Amino acid sequence: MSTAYHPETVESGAQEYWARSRCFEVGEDTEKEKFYCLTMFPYPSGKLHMGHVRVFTISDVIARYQRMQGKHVLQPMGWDAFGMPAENAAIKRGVPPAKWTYENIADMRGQFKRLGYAYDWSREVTTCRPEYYRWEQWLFTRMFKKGLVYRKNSVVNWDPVDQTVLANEQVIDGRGWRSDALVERREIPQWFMRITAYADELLDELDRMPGWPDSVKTMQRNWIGRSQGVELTFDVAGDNEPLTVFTTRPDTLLGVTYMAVAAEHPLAEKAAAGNPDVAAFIEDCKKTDAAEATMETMEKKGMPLGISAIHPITGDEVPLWVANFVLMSYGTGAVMAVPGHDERDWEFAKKHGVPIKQVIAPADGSDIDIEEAVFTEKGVLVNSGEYDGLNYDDACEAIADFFEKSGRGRRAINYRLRDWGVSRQRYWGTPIPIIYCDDCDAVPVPEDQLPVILPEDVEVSGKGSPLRDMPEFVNVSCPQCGKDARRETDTFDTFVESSWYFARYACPDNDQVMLDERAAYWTPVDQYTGGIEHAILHLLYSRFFQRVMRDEGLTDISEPFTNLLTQGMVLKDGAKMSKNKGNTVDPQELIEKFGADTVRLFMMFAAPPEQALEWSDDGVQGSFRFLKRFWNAVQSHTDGGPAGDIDVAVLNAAQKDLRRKTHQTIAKISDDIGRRYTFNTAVAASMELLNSINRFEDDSDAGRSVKHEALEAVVLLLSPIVPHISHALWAELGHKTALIDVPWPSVDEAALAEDLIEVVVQVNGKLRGRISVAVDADKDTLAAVAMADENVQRFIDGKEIRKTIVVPGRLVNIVV
RNA sequence: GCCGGGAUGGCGGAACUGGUAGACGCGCUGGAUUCAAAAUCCAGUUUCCGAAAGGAAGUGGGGGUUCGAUUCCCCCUCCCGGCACCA
Repeated sequence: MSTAYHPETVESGAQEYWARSRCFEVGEDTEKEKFYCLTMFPYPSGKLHMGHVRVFTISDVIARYQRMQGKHVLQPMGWDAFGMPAENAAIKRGVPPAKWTYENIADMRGQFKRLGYAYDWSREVTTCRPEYYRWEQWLFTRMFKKGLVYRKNSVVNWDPVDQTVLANEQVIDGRGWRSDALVERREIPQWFMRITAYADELLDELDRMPGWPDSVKTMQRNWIGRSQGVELTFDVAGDNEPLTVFTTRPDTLLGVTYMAVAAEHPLAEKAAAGNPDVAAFIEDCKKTDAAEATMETMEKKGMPLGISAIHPITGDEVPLWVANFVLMSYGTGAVMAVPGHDERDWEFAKKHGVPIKQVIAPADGSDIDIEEAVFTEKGVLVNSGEYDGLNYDDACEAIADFFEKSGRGRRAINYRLRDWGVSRQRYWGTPIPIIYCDDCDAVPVPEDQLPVILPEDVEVSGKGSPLRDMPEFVNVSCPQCGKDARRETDTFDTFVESSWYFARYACPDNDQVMLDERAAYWTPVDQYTGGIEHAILHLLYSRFFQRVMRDEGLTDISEPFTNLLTQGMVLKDGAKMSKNKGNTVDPQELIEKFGADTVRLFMMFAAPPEQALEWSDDGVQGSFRFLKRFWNAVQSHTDGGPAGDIDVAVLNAAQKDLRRKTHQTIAKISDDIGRRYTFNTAVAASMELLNSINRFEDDSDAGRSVKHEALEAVVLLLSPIVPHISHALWAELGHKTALIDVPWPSVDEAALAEDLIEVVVQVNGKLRGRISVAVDADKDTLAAVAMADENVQRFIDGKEIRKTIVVPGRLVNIVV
């Protein structure tokens, strides 16, 4: 008796079964091969968006597929619960961030369950809970003792009206988003983690990470930006402090015609004291936000300081400039400028009338005019005194030797990577476990006083952190000397929480240690899936933290994520879906209308995971239609009663064709899901198979048995993507064992065998015919049959055949 | 600006290792069913020429390598992501 497809009934039935059998709650089974499948955990914004649905479905498909391969699969879920949106909501609606966050988590957990993800909810981690963040506070104090954290001044965006520090995204066209005031760069003391201490290891290990996309590895390599060069010092006329610069082009040293320092550089500040124009210029430089993209794209401005450096080789005076494009936080905050052989220096020199000197000539001896165009290639030294005639390598060596012998410089390795600033002047984050004492300076909070608990019952105004106004939080006694002291009110960057949560899923309930032996069982993550937007920061910080935890003796693992899948954005109208742009699509409405399986299916079908997915409301309907066809096909088949076993000896041609299609599809989808992660083509292949099934009209016993096998294959092959309908249809096909415990189907090689295949015939590379030949036809036979084709004859008739290319099983190309 | 990625019918995409461009789906067109509509089913659907057979062009633009290029190389355009305080 056929029933119509009702997704709510089917899906709640499957979900109740999974919950009742607790099939996704896993312990540590050393007998089985483990598979740790993880998705970047979400920020609990309150509502699931399409980007979430996409990434969580991708991961769930992989987890369910691996389970069917017999692996012991862990797939946990948790909440990246600290962050700015909670504070913004608090400012807007007066709800404390904690309350807002916990309510959002409850809502989103419900949505996740409705989507049928195979999560072990017993391991849920919430980063704003003290039982979680106490361990990163603890690790920070350990890092403090090792010198892996330190405090220094660094630049923030200062809103002079709201008297508060702004995030880069809160600065719009150089103005504060709420006050509209011009934002200023301001230096304040902040805590840093010494990620640069691991720069070489983080860089070198990338060469041994075959499971990561090349694009991400390249981005990380470029981000770390290791470069070999020379660090050299210039004396400054009338100043005792020499100026140190780093260059990767010491061969161009004789071409230095000016030098530039950052606005925050001590020399600039010194010059400003006696020169109001310079002072005004520096003030002007500070009226910009602190983002690097802004620095790089803004107009390059500079002003001479009226101070000269002494060229270390020629002894000439070289004018010093202050420039808005030199970053204090990068390198030494000073650069030597070689306008003849550096693009940016050339443009700056042209604009400001600084002389341009050619010191490199093209290696092939050709002439260039350095006033007309910059020459940045490596070549032969000219106008460089005793170094004239040397090539790049020899010149670098000679000049580096000169500096090292004279003690004025050294060969050095420079990194673009900077230490990680983790201080945030915000309330809703992990309190940095430091106490400031007038006598003992900054003292880490002792282990027995952890965690430093963030008070949750607060009012947020948007003007500075409420923690500063809480004497019961701030006033403490110094752990070292006992005198009155003040607690740090800054909190951690939320990237700190997301840098180790993947390990904590293994042992979220341990209140004695950060990680235990269960982490040793589950880590590293076998498959990590998340947005490409995290290619650098989150993934690099996590790799860094994993090493810090390793060196603390918490784990033996160095790399946290063995295989990485970076999924593209979900776009609408060509832009990232976001509340700001008002171009969101609510998954909840679609789930209510069509069910979770339709939404999951459409997400997997619309594009391959790595590509950006342009959302379109059309097409969801098509996925729903397909599931209805799928449902009806199984129902009408089972209406005919049970089907017998297949007897391969009695199958006719059409029955063999369907069997071949079934097993070809099993092979293709196994490859698509297991190796290629191209779920879109897996869905397409299963649609093709169902189309073949629906065209196959054969009610004989043999026909029904072949059809039964084909339908079972579709159910199993689609089950990672649409697990609910598959659960129901598997039972409908007469099985007592629940689908979740059934292994992935295997290919019957014998069913794939074919007698005749089609081969394409080209003449001069253009398609002119198709021939049907035996599978094992040799090259000569193929060529002969191809020549005999009627249409091919028209194109080769009367012409000389110069060459015949035969690709067995594929094509014949006749060149005339 | 720098780093990474992308561009294929009306739309989303397929073509995996240089070998049939457009699988699969959406949309659209025509037909069946219906009192009618929805739903469903069948057929067609890159463009141009042609009644058809067939032919020509065609994978963002320009050039190159090759018997053969969506695929490899060079140059360019536009779009997306990241740029260290959005997560």
